[in-house]
Amino acid sequence: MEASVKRLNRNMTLAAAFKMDWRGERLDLHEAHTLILHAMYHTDIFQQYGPPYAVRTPTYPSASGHHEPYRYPELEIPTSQRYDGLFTALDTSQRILGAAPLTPLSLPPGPALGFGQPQPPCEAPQLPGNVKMTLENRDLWKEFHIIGTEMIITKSGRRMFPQCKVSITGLDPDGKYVLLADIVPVDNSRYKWQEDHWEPSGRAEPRLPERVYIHPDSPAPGSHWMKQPISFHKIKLTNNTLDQMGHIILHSMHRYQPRFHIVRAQDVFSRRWGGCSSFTFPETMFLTVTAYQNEKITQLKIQTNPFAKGFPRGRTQK
DNA sequence: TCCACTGCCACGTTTGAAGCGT
DNA sequence: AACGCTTCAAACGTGGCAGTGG
Repeated sequence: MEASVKRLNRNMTLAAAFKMDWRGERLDLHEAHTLILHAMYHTDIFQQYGPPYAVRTPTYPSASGHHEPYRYPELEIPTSQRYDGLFTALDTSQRILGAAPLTPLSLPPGPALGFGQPQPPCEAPQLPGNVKMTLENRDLWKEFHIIGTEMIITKSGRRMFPQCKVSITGLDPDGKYVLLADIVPVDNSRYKWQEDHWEPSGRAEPRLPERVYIHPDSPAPGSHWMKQPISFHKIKLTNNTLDQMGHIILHSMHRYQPRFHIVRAQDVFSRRWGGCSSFTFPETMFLTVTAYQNEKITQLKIQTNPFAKGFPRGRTQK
């Protein structure tokens, strides 16, 4: 992969990528997406080709709407009731609600994780402040969040539930946009389940290569993105560090936060980015597991996920 | 011994092709 | 021929559970 990225020319267009015979293998759309995103997020590999792509962790002015860590007053419950015992060891600075934007830059530095490396400011201008993103199935996410969302990760890849589903307003109906999602670690701790709550248990595993999910409709005009909610339900999570399927690779027993990015561009390979905005929703934070630890989460998943209807309540009792 | 992880299983949902009628 | 509806089987997405291995 790295060798391929090095060969990636900055002037490549989507059409060129399809035509290009890469080491004897014709790229399909997914492979091309993976490659370009790899390039965008690994500017160190890519610097020999000049200034990096504009899309990477942008700066987040607090008042511009460029990045919005949404705050929901109704979620501001007393600390003693928060998360029903989840993450009790966290200090107040780690609170989810109203927390600083969840970017690698805002995370604690740690050589093993590759945090704290200086990143040049985003070259692309911000999207207008009236570009807004809302979480569609927010109530469901909140239900899970209050208990402490767990996401199963498997070798072959597991879908997220609840799904990531968002609505967007304020885009230029005729402008073309690319929608991206990625998942970043929240902190540098590993966690373990202690009877009825999660607590930190040592340092996090070394950070894995960040993969980005590009919504398959990308690129599409603003009118397309705004006419109906956008679902990222096809995102799959895996703990297989050698995954070849393009799934998002995560460590088990770690906390993560999904992020969503809107980039104005003619295509995913375009050099000209007309602006970008990133959004996070605190209630979508989750903890990765290979088997559910909190029985309340298991029951809520069975209760709310249509695909889990084959598991009546009695069958899941431990 | 503990516990994170894996592979298989049974079950329900989703999807799409095939068949049929209008 | 085109369209819409129904049926049905295959594919897919689930959590449970027993076994494995560090």
